[in-house]
Amino acid sequence: MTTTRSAGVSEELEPHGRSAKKRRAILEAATEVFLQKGYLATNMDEIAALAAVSKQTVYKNFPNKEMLFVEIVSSVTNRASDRVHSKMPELAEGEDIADYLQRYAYRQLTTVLTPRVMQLRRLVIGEVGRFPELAKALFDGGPGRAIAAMAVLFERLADRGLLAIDDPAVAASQFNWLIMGEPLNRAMLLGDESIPKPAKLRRHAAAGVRVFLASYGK
Amino acid sequence: MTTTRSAGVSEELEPHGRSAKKRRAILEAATEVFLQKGYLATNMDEIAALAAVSKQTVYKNFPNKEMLFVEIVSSVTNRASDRVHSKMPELAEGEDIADYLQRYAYRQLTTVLTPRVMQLRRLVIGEVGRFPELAKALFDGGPGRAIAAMAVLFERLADRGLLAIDDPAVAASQFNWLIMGEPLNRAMLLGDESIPKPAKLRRHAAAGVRVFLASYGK
DNA sequence: TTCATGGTACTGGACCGTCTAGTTTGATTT
DNA sequence: AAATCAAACTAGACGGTCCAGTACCATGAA
Repeated sequence: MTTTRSAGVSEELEPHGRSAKKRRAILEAATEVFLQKGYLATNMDEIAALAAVSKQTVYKNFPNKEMLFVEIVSSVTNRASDRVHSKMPELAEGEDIADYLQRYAYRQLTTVLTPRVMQLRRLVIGEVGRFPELAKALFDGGPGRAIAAMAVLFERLADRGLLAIDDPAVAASQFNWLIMGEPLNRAMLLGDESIPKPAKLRRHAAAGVRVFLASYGK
Repeated sequence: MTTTRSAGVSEELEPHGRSAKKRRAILEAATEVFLQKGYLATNMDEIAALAAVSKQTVYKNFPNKEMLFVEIVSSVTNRASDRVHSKMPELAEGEDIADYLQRYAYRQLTTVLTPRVMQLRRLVIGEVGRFPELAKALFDGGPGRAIAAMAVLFERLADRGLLAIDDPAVAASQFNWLIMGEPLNRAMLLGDESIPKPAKLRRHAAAGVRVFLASYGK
């Protein structure tokens, strides 16, 4: 352990020490550059410069480029995953199931179709060969987690007699890709400018929910 | 023009000359290496070695690494796109529409969920920043073309009274992602070993078609 | 048919310039 | 005294070029 000077609780999560601040600056800079240029095209000098820190300080905090990369990608992945899964919309009292599913779908769309998240996906996919663990982590924390959460939700709704679902996992996966497939693939290949505007996403979500409910509605 | 020795028709498409053979060896080797390691991680010496050709010969045929890469990727993209769209299944006389759509879906799945095609997708996605035209080409020749073809098919089936479709383009996109979304995303992030076996793909296709027809069937 | 000739492609490897991960140094800050 | 800084440095990789010599292949002469 390094000199734990006086551990206020807030300092535990985000310490104010000089070193800690620099460390965070490095992480921030590295995130920026790695996400934008990819692993190989990124060089450590640029990270140091952007963090306004000497190269030496970078290497005092992280053993090498690879470790730094893994750390920032894991961190961004986890943050994004948590953001998607916090404040999941609840079914309001007496709310129409279609409206509810549309809200759910729309929320999913807007939290995933973000330049940051899309860059992360592209980056990780491009590095599947070099860093398969990162891809696995993104899979588990992204679509995997989302679909699993949706499955338990669907099961509850089915129990309440609001949906006619035999296999919640299958239904959740179908719902997910009915909603996310098209815009996700588009944004993946055509870049962040191709992300549809909110109004369009709303219509897209509505169309997907319509199909879903034709099969699983009551 | 160089000495056109005697132009048999077959030679026009795949010349036997010494240079031409070497050129093809280079293309083959480059395809192999680029698809496996990505653009930056590939070095020209390795390509030359794998093609059993001197580096000089590589540079006699292609002006630089970038051009070679673009040629490779374009070529693989086009070949894959054509393979997917050749021999599209036709609706047999009196065949059940569900059976037909399942055949269609299964065919789509098995032609796309191939190590080669998946590597190509990963590669292109990872290089969206550096080579956006390649990504656009993959988009147009891949999902874009597939969905467009499906849309005209659905429109025909609707005209024959076999489907109840208002917007064929929307229906085609929904069908496509209902079928392809899950396994495509899985294979993308978890690698080629995660590609499901034919039996599983068949069941997956059937489940997707069921949902689709609940909404668009008659 | 056989042999010489010449043009062209190819080889292998040296080479140049540049880039980059990571280290070292010696001064400066706090 | 500990951390940080700027800058130089090491060691190696890589894109691309160059060059001296070799293999291939057409044509024309013998």
